Amino acid sequence: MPSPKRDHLVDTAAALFQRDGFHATGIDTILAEAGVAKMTLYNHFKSKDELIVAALEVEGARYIAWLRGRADSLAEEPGERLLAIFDALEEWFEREGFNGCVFMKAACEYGPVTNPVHAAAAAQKRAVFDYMLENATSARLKDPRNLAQQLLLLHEGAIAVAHEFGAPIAARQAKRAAAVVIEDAG
Amino acid sequence: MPSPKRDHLVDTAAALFQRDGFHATGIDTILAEAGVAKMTLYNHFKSKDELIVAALEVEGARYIAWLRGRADSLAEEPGERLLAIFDALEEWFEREGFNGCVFMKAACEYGPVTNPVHAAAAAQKRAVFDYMLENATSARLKDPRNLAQQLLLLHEGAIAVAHEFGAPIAARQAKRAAAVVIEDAG
DNA sequence: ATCGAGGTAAACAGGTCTGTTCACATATAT
DNA sequence: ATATATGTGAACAGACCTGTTTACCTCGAT
Repeated sequence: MPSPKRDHLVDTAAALFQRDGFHATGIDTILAEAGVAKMTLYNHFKSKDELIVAALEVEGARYIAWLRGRADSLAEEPGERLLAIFDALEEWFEREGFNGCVFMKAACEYGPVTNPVHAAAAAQKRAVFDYMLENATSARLKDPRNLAQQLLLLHEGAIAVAHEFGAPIAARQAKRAAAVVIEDAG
Repeated sequence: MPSPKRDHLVDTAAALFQRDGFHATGIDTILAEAGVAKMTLYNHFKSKDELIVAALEVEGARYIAWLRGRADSLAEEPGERLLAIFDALEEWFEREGFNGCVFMKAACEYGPVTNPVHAAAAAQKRAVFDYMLENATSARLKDPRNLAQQLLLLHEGAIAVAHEFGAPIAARQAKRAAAVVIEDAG
């Protein structure tokens, strides 16, 4: 059931999970920040985990829309767009308060691949892969599937390193590696 | 102060953190598993966070020793060793019960780069970088620093993707990308 | 033989956590 | 005007968390 309160709750939760992680963010904190009653939460969701999954889904949609939007506006050709992805990443890393990737955090905190939270995080990464595959195919590059998988590795690696070391420059290094890999598939 | 009890405690903690994460692993669980009294913990460490840092340090030493050992035994030439790193990763990912990287989990759960736990995790990643740089330099490859950074991206990306999707094959994809990037620096 | 270091066991304190209960408010659509 | 759905507020239960206190044990070195 859609509802403005529900949406606001999910948005607030997504922001706090992003900033502080999942186990470290209590329900009461989210409710206070959102200005919503506890029973409203438990009317819309069976548990905190369900709220987490919902938050990951909307945040996932937001991220992929942002990534496509940035890359598509930075470059016209699909081959160029594959590279533009890493320019978009750099913009993200440079933003004040960059604190890592909420989907990576979800996969880390909910380790087992069978866990619904982990699965929701993986689904978002798959959407990134799909966007890469789309462009690799349009660009008529060799073995687009393999290329997209390698670019996904660089995407994840850039996020991890940028966060671990507080080093936004990881995006540019990933872009250089991506250029070499794409060239190889040309 | 070294002590067998202390060592056993740290080892047990490292294993449980690795498996279940940090916030999700309570002190009592660790103590029960290790068969050690709570006061022994608090005699050796001021807090849980200090225990976490100690666990990351010993686990970090263990990981880097294992990685060097595997890569050095799989290949003689430094250039080959850079590639062998990814063969070692594949062995790791294929092990039953592979559940992601405890250092990545630490960086994720303790987001702020200034956090001591985060810093301990980053230090371990730097040791991996150092090993890569060492080999890139010995192999007289172009811009070894840059190359090592790109290989670190692939290392992190492979771990992240392998865990997110339960896909050990990420190691082989990373190896292929690494080959291209190394070739480019040849 | 005695002293001190390291370890043990168990209870305790004080928080925080998720999730529930229940009585009440509001607003919209019929 | 009244029924239905949605939200509120506050208290509560019960579990779990980190860290402390206290009394006791054991064993090796002096």
